[in-house]
Amino acid sequence: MSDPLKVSKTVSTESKTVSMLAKRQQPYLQNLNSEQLSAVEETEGPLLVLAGAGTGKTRVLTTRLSHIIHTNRARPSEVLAVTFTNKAARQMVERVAELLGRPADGLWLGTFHSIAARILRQNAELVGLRSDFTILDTDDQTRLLKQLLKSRNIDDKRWPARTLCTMIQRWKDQGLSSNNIERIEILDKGEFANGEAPSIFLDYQKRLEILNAADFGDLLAHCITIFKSNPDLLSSYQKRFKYILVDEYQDTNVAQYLWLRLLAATEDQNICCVGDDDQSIYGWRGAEVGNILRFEKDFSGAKVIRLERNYRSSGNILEAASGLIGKNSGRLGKTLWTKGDQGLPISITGTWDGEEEARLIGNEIEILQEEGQCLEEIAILVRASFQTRAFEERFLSIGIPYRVIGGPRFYERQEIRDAIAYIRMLVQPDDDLAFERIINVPKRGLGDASLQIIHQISRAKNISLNASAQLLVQTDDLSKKARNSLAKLLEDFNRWRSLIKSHTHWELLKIILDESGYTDMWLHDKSPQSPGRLENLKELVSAIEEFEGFSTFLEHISLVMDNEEGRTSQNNAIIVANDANIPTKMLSIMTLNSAKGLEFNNVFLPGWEEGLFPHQLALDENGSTGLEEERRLAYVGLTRARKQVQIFFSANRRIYNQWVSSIPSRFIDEIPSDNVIAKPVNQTTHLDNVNKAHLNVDEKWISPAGYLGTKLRPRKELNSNDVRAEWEEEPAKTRHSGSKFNSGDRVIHRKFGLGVVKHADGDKLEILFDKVGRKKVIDRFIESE
DNA sequence: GATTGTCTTTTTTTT
DNA sequence: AAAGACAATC
Repeated sequence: MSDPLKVSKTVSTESKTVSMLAKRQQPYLQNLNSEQLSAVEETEGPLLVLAGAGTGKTRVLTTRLSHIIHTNRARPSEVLAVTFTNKAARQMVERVAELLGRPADGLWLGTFHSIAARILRQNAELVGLRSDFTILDTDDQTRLLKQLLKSRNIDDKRWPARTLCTMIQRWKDQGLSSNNIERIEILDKGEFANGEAPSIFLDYQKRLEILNAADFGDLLAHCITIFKSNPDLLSSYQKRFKYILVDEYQDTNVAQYLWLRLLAATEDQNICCVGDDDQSIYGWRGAEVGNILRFEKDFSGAKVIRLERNYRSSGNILEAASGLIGKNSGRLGKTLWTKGDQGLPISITGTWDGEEEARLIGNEIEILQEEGQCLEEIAILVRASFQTRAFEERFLSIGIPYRVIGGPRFYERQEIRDAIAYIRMLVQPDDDLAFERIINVPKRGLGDASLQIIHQISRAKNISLNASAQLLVQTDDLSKKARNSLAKLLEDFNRWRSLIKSHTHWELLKIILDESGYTDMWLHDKSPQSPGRLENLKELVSAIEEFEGFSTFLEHISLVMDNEEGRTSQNNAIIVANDANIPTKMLSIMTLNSAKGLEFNNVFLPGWEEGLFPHQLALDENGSTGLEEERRLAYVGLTRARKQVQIFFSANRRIYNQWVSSIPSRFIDEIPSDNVIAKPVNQTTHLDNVNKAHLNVDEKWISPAGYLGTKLRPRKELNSNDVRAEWEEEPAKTRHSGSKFNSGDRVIHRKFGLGVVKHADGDKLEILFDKVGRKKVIDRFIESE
């Protein structure tokens, strides 16, 4: 991208006065349409930008931010910009730097949580914490709550800690901290542990304070408390943030809303919120669509600008999405339009089971590739993450490189969490949760009995577990064996702490992992995952080099929850640091939720079945509100695509090892029929699947609107023939010597077992497996026998 | 205190 | 199917 802002060192004075002049002189404004332009230039006073999908929201936001800085309305450090994801934040930083032609250092740009954490660290003592407080994740929280339940003799099977954890989180989302306990008591309907939940909540907060820890919700909750009880401090922040920008406003919860209102409660109220009520998909996390619907009332004199021209999707896609979302009530209402082509209709395909669905989508993707479509431009968006598995298996076997975005996270892995617990113990000896986690990992003969004693002392004297351990090694309360072992561990930690000055943090981490016996533990572990775990530990050691020190690292992992590269088919180890670049172009697989804000040429939407999408739980728990949110999710899915959307549903699916049959999603019928083309199931029959594919499809799968079996696809007829032809022809093609394997080689594949190479073409192999028959496989997954 | 085997359960979305 | 919880056993 060129550098539109390079123009001007002299411009800034004039540009404030005349917009037309500014427009001419500031080329970065030139490619905006008139609504976008006014959204950028209306810098003063409260502004709500209602930006439909694909209307250039991000662009407006980044340009606006650059504009404010470029015209010297504020310095970077006087601008607060909040996003929901770290990815969005990162992109914004990049694009602003691009527009300005230099990095905008000092910007307060980040997620609600990371900014709140920053503010809280500066003022932690006002809520009884030290500035080096730990940020707990859900796992820590649940463990803690479990302990509290236990101490009250509450059966944690009947009332699981996880449930309580979400309840507490929910309260915090609603802006209720432990100071509002009366209101919580009213809210709590006593359904958890006979109404003990609020009082456990109080205990929990007390524990957090002792632990010098804050959970996710506290980051905001504490900030709000601080702001409310320290007007001077609040006003210093208010003065500092001359301009506030908020992305994805429709997803703010009450706590975030209160936080923003406090910060924006100045005379000028220079707050600009960008959002789309139709894309509110985080209600389950406490998001209130009401916030966006109420904006004009909340901020007096607010202006509203609508962005309705869509630059992304084809006419068919846009109409389909609009038709669908039109079934929702209580919208602000927008009419998206485009000058683009009508494009391809949305195709709908029914399949027999999840495997067939994956197979057909795999075929479609191969066709797209042949047509020259880049894998990077294709995405599969699923409702629930278990759906990714079928695709992974399929793509592994046919050799399509993919990445699962937002899959299991690096830092959530057991070995990583253990390693992190060691670090936490190192820098924060009083971190009880870390202490508990690693005291007997690897095994040191310090089991439950010893731990109980340590607990007793710590409770009796109101000191941390570490402190209580320090006392216990002086006494005879522990068995001799346990005592020695504990003493050794404590000494080890002291020694490691003494090394902090003389060693780099990554060297030290390695030393700790080795000397503690943690590495050995996995070396001697015979389970198939242990090599991967060791690999991950190595990854962690090298990732930590990227950070200044342990504390920066800890902050990073507790706040930067997304691992941006995702889990890939190329590489099982996951990268924490931001600058890893993965060479190959890859297909993306992710949940609909995490797809928000992204766009692709081709989008596959599998699993459109009643019960899965809309999800049964959403319907059960929240009735029609739940349904509407699911519908918005569908809307988000559709509008991710530029060129083509292909929807799939399956008659049967295996869930928890049980076959479940379902009917097509109601959403399928809610898409206007003009924009849809249905693919009769029996035409989709694929060679792998000949025998079972068309069992009683016809009667069963015709949707109420009669989509199935009524229309044919205009584009390439379903490719089973093409695929077959290609399959049969391939052996005739010239074979390249570049291949690591030759025909006749005996090989092993980690999923399919033993087989014989039939053909080799570069890294693509065709193998006849002893157990599963012929498969196309990429050589990366193959080893010689 | 550790190990082994049996029984149970499984939340959709995530900062 | 897989992971976790729990009990029985070494």
